Amino acid sequence: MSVVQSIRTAAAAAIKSLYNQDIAAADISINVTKPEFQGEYTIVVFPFTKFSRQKPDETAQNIGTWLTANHPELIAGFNVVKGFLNLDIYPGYWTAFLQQNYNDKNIGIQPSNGKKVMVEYSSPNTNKPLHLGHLRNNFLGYSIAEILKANGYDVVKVNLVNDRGIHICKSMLAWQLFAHGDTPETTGIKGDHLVGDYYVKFESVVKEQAEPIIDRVLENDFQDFEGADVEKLTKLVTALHKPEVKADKDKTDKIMGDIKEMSRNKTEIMQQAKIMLQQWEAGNPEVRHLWATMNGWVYEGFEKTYKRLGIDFDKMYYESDTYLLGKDLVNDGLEKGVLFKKEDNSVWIDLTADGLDEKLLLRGDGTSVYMTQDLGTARLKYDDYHMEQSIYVVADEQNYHFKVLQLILQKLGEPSAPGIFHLSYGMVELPHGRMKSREGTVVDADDMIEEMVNTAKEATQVALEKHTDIMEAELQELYETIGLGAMKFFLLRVDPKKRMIFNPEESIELRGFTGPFIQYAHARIKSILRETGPVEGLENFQYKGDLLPLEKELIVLNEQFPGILAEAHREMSPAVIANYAFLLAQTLNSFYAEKVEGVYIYSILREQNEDKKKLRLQLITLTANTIRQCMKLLGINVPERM
RNA sequence: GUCUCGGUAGCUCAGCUGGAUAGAGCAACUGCCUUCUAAGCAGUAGGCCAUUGGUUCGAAUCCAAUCCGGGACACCA
Repeated sequence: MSVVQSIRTAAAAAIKSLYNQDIAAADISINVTKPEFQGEYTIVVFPFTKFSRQKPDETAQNIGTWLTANHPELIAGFNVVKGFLNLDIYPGYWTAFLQQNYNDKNIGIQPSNGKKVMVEYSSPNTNKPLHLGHLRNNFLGYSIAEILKANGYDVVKVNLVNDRGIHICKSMLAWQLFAHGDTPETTGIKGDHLVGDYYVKFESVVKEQAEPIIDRVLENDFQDFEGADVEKLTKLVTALHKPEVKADKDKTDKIMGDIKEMSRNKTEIMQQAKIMLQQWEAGNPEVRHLWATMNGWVYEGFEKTYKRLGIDFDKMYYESDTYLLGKDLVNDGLEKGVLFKKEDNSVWIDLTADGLDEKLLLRGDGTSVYMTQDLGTARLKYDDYHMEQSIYVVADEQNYHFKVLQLILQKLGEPSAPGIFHLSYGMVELPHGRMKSREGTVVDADDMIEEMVNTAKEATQVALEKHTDIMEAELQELYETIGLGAMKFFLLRVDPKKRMIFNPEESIELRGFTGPFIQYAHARIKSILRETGPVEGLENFQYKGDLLPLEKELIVLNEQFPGILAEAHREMSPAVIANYAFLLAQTLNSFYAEKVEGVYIYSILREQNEDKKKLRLQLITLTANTIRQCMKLLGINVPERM
């Protein structure tokens, strides 16, 4: 049981004994004592005055006295400041904790609870390489999976690859038209980038071909369109000339956007892409072959990137296998009367009673939409694993989609419905705004990794002039460890729910609130431990004297780790771990460097008192283990030296 | 228009299940390498916690309204 839990239980007993009042231990408010006061934890006694019928100070005094008298193994002393009861924890509590846990390589890890959870993340499209946004998704998904495992869950990591659809056909078509048979082998270009290059090529051709169409539209010449489109365009162009629209840039942009979109759809190359998609759906062997080949290139590329990032999956799902699923569910829903048909044969669900809209589930021609497919995939996943919870790591622009998805599953009576959880994260933006592929402001994942590793390399080479005991073979690995550590930490340290601004200069920073800062603290400890080597009798040693402030502070922090781990799960936020790890490393660094009158007072190698030395060795070993564990939960390695 | 998320130091973020004088990092300025690794440490400066009202012994935190910003509301995925 954690200290805080013990205090709560004891305090509840105190209140029962003193005031004959039943209070749930969980309802007792406990804070970490502010540094300016004496003590480690503080009970807030204001809420108790209602039934104590005493002044806050008096109540605090009474509870403090009771606790020291009845739980001397926990509470050694106390002081009261206003309504705050500051507690001194019995030092033996800390040293016993230290002795029992310092060498636990699996510190904080909870035993299995037998519950299964699925985490779906990454889920890339196969028409272009991974970018910065994917990195946040990948790191988040991986880290959440690790956090769940550490909390005792049996985790299945899955990747649902969007390997079919119009976007892939665009790359395929452009490749057919312009590549002259180029392959990753002949060009030396990484497969996902090669395919992405042709996607970009496709878009530039569309833009070129759309220009004359747009020009004609703006001159009221609608020869490229027919039927309802002509009416719609007439309205749009008319609106464009209205003075109130001209004055409003947003409205103008929106109308121009619509016109552009309609024109782009009428370009010859876009029409060809649509035909190719139909051929794909019809199973045309030539198209399917090209599709398989180009997807193969992309997977090779992704594989390299995933491997370098240290990210993996237990199961791959492909949309080409799942996109037809869900129709059975829809039919069942119709029979149950949960869904309804409109005159054109399209199938809908009415969610207006839940404050939402009507949602289409099957088109009039019987083909499915995104939602239908997700319904089917939810069933498929559940049939495969029977997990209690299914977490989708998906950006917050899809909040509405997932809300609707869960609601429909619920109405269909699907067993997966209660477990659907959308781990919604904010978009990564650049200082100037959102990344836009059409404006070429997308930050490529591979480029970014390369840059981070190079930055780490330069910094390491400068730092290495001090001590050169690192082998050449170890160096490349070290650069990767530091570079990736910096990048992962940078993207994980912010609360997932919040959108974050990605400042390229700050992201390559290796000082301050960064991954390398924490890695450095770990390396420093390891350096000392290498120096001392194994110490006889450390396992059974429990320190008996008084603890100095930073010794105590470090133990207190380490003891909080299991609670932090639980909180990270509750909040579904690796940022909780990142912030804690930073605080721990920061405290370790203060401990390491604290100097009084020119003397390092927490020195280990120079400590003359053998007991003090052993205490500190236990302490830094524990801290190294906790740091390593935290970083592992974030998917970050820690070096032995740097 | 409706729904939804956010607004804390110059910048990037913690703190939000109500608790003590609101914290980090970066940037600025002072010190500290004869040291177990200076990727570090110690310090100075920087705040009407968007605004207004409410609940409370107590509000950055809860409630309401307003202002500003993001996102969603497709027979796209």
